[in-house]
Amino acid sequence: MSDRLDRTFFGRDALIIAPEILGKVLVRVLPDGTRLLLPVTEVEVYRGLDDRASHASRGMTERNRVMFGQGGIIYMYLIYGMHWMLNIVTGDEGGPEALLIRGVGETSGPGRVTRLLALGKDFYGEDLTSSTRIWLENRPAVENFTTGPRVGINYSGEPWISMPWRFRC
DNA sequence: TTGAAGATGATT
DNA sequence: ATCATCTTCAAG
Repeated sequence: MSDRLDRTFFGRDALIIAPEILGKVLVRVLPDGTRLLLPVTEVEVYRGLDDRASHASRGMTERNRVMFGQGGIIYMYLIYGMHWMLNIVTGDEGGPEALLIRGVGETSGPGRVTRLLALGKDFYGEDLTSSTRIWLENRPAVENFTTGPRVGINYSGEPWISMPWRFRC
């Protein structure tokens, strides 16, 4: 019995998954075999073609194509020329959604998360439901969490700028 | 082909 | 408040 989260978990709406994923344990097996186990503490939702803060709002491109696929796949991208962002695609085929992982364990900040976990370009498209080097393990849902507007998306305008799609515990 | 901007983080 | 650093994408 594995308690790895499966396609059923990731195949749902990002807004349903966001509060549930808090406290779930992200497992990363480093090249030398070391295992890092860290609970997810903060995520942001990027959801749908209309969401102007989402990369998917300008249609499918080479970069964002995995966002349009099935849930459970990793979407990595480089921002500001130096920080890799870890995203987990959610929902069904066709509906572009993803959760940006902004914090794990004591580490806060999406760029810090990927540096801590040694994640970069080669994790683009990785399947969390079958990978041997990264996955999520089930845990009870956390009791308390807060929500608020997303960070760094002031270009997106209303109502997207104000959507309370940031979740943390 | 080119240039402008960006789902950040560290430092002043 | 500023800057480091470079890929992506849309415009030309």
